[in-house]
This record gives sequence, C-alpha cells and structure tokens, in this order.
Amino acid sequence: MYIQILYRQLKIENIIKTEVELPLSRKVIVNLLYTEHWIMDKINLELKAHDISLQQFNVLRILNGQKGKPANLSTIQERMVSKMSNTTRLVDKLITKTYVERTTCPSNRRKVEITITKNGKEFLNKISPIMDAFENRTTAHLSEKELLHLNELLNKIRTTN
Amino acid sequence: MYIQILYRQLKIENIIKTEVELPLSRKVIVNLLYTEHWIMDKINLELKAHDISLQQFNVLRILNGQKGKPANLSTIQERMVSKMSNTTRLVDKLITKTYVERTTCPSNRRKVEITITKNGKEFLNKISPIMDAFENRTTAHLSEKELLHLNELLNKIRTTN
DNA sequence: TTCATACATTTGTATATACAAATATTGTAC
DNA sequence: GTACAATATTTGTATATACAAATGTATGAA
Repeated sequence: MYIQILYRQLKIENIIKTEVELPLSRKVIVNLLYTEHWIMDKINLELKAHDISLQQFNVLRILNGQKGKPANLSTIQERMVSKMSNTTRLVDKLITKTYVERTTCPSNRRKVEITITKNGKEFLNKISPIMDAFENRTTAHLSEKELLHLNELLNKIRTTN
Repeated sequence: MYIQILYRQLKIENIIKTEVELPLSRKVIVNLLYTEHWIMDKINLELKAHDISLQQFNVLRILNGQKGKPANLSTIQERMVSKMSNTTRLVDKLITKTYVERTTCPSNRRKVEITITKNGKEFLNKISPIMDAFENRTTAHLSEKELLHLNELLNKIRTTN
C-alpha cells in the first residue's frame, strides 16, 4: 500500500537506517532534531533566492514591529528565536544590504539604535508572504487541534530542569 | 500562581517577547525551531566537557553498530541524523582523537573503510550513559502516550510536499 | 574628582557548516 | 584498449556560529 510506503519514509528508524528500534525517548529527540533540520532546509531554499537568512529576516521583522521606534542590539537579541552570540555582525550584513540603519544612542552612547529603512520595509513586504505561505503549507496537514497539541507537547519538553 | 508563571515562561510569545499572538502555524514552527535549539544547547553542555560534538558522537555510535564491519563514508552519511556536507573532515577529527581508523577499501579503491578503535569504544561506553540519562530526563515529564503522539505529529509535519 | 565596577557593544579567534569544484577510481560502450 | 560517464571522496572557499577578550561609556562610592 502507498500509505505503508509513506509511513516507512517518515519513520525515523528508516531515515537514519538503523535496524534496531530506538528507545522512545531517543526516537522523539532524534525526530525533533531531524524535523527542525528538515524545516530549516526548506526555509533556506525559499530564502536563498532573495539572498537573506532566516535570522536576518527575523531581525527585520522585529525592527518592523517597533513601529518606527529604534531598537538596541540587546532588545533585538532577546527577541530573536535563536539567541545568537553575534548580533553585531548580523546587523552589519543588513546594513550592507541597506535594509537597516545604525546610530549610537544619544542618551546613552554605549547603546546603538537600529531602525529599518524604507528599503528594508519594502523587502520585508515582498518576503513575508513567501514565509507565510511556507508556514501554512508546512502545517496544512495538521488540524487546529493537532497543532495546539504539538505546541503544548513542545512546551512540555522544555519543562525539564 | 506558580503554574501560571511557569506557563508564561514556556509560551513562545513570551520567550521571543512579542506583544501580539502569533498565528498558530507560525507559533508551532517557531516553537519547533526554538525547542530544537534549546535541546542542542543542553546536549552541547553535556558533551563539551568530553570534547566531542553530537555529530561526532553519532558517528561513533554508527560505527559501533557495525559490529566490527567497517563502514564507508557514504554509509555513515546516510545514517547521520543531520546529513552534513562534510563527513570527511568530521572523520578527520575522530582520527585525531584516535577514536576511529581510516583505510582505503581494497576491493574498490575509491571508497574508504572506517572502523571504530578500542579507544573509541571505551570512550563511547563512557559517554553513552550520559546521553541516555539526558534523553530520559528530557522526556521524563511526558507519558508514553504523549511521546508517541509527539513523534506522530512530527512525522505528520514532514508529510508536506 | 578619581577609581572600581557594571553595562552595551564590538572584535578576535576557533570551529562548524554549506556548496561547488577537483581528484582519483571504476565501469561501460565502442 | 581508449574514451567517456559515473561513483566516492577530498579540498577550497565562503559563510555561520560560539565563546572569550577588548573597547568604550556610564554609574556610584570614597
């Protein structure tokens, strides 16, 4: 049956071609890591044509959410999905692409103020629908109930101490 | 209530500090990426003290599963959780650490044969319990039914075309 | 006012990853 | 047997990420 073939292709043991059944805890963790990788591959494929990374795209979205107010580096950092160590250089790249501007904060010269440019907004408006479509496509096979449950279960994983 | 505080800390909107509720599809995908990152941070923390990466650890486990039989690079590649482009250099590192050996395959000199060494096996025996404990700890809050369901839902995400 | 400390960001460096091109070997058609 | 395509791996290069140290600025105590 086609269903069975499909199932085989999805099963994590078959993906990593191990003959033995994995313990459930390992299976779930491996599946989580694998699925994330799978999603990132697809996202990068979408974004590559527009010469931007998901991290950079997210920073643009964060800045756009500021509604004109500039953001400091630390604000951006704490709003990023994957907190990375080097936001400075990420912003450098967005500056090179003329999507953002950086000035030192007048009231506290240790800080910097980063704002999205007109160019950056235009770019964001072009790319956002692509990302939205991707998100919808990727979750289309799951019902609302299933998505809520998946979200819950992921939260629960992160309750480990 | 403590429960509510806990819930707040887990909610993805609060983690990335956005004021607006995300669309469910985005919420789930962001949560998946975030949770993977969260897990990888923890795994790296465990492994860092033993000067090995998860990728390298997995390759050792793959080679150990061969039960003495050597594996070629391509075999290793297809069994890796995150198929990476550069398995050669990953093996180089394991050779430097004296955990594996590499010889050219006598029957087909394009191929290489990689085997785990005694040293590599001893190391693996030392690290495996640490990883097992991590996996158990990370999934301890979920029932078997929940873990099975999570596994299913992750598979379902990957049924997008 | 000066000094120590804290804060915000930047820079240096090592390592990891992605992708393409190069190398070496084998199989096959003629 | 020679030429050409296919296979398996390696190498080069660009980019990404992690971590620690360095820089410049502000704050508060003496």
